[in-house]
Amino acid sequence: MGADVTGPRERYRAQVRAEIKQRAWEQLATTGVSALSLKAIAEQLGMSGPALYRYFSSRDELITALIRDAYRSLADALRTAADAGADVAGLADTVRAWALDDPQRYLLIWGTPVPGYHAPDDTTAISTEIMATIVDAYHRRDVPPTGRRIEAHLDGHRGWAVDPAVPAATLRQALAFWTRVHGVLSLELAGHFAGMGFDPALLFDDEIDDLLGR
Amino acid sequence: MGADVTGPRERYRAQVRAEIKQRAWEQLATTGVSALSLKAIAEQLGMSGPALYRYFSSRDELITALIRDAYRSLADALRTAADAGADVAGLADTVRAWALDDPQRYLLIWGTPVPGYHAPDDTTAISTEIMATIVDAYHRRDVPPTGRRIEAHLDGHRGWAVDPAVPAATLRQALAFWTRVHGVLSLELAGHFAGMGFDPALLFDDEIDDLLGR
DNA sequence: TCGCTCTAGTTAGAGCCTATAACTAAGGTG
DNA sequence: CACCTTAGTTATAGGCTCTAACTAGAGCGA
Repeated sequence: MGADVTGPRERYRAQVRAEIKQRAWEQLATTGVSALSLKAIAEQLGMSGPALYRYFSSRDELITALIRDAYRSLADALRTAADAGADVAGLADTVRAWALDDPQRYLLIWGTPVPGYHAPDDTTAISTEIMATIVDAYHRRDVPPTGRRIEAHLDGHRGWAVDPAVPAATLRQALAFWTRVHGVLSLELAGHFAGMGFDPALLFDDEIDDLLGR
Repeated sequence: MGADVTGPRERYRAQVRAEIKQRAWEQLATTGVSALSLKAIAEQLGMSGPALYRYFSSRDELITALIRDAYRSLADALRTAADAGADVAGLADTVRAWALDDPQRYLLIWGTPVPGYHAPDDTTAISTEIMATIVDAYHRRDVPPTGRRIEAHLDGHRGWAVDPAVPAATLRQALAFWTRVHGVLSLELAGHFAGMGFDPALLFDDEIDDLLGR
């Protein structure tokens, strides 16, 4: 069922769109999103400028597609790791490996946003899925309540938690996981540790250890 | 001494440069750095495009000046707070207030960098000064060693620490301060908590509490 | 197989930007 | 008071995104 009977037109279209995105990722990795040039991509594909607009109606739409794919890729990586039995520390390593694999891809979704840009609903849905994977991993650990102020607050503001049975203490841990992982990774990827001499991997591991009460 | 005997030419020049930066900050706050337009600034000042190049030789040089000023502003804010007796928690609040006061200013220095852009030496010097202020605040708390793996590592890689008498345990705490504060703040400023419903301020405070062993 | 239609590509160009070159005019300086 | 330095000008090159108008060919139904 639903075996979308794509004619050759549709098939070709999808292929060219994929090729455009491929080139876009290559450019992104070296120049960053701000210097992403549709014209340059078109020329690399042997077509001239405006032809690309048949496939993406604007630069923003291409970037949105890239953002969507990046979210999807991270969500899949985490889901795969979790299904393979990864615990919280394993998920942290998964995120780090995913980030180092393509720093600009990480920064594209978690870095500085363009003011005024509003992410489409489906990307925020994937973002929720990512958080759910992390929450699940903590839920399996059975986090005890601590009576911290934020736990009471989160009990009243848990709209983002998919599973209503998850205790607030677990939600707090998931948030801390997210912010700490991002804190180390984003500074590392942005090069702020360069020249300081220490190994960011050790700092990352140390933060994760702390997060797990080790 | 050294009362630079600026003639009227120099004085006027400095004033115009300041006015350009002022307009640049206004633009930055609304459009972000990627959309910063020299031409638009020039027109706001009633001069036409190329005139601005008398004051900043390129867009990059203007942005570099803004980055320098932003680092300076944050370093001063922290120094002032520390001199007024602020402890680690107080410094954290100072950073947060500074960030919320102008989110784009925070993201300009701590957000996604342009690949290939290399910060001039004096800004990294200010960055070191910022870290020194944080390290000092922890040093006053007398952090006990924990025997964690990263402490041994930091003992061998402490080039960035200004004061050689500071123990590695303190350096580790300062790094954790930096990454955790940045982790929460950057996600908050980037709008990733929007729509989740909870109050980022409580999460921030909770992370700081945790950092202080509370 | 034929012919229609749809669409992927083209070039031309508007309008934005950064940046340089050549020139003008006015102010500071000796 | 004359000179010269410099802040500003316009013109222009060259980059970008994106629209408009057109062309040619590939897919589709009869």
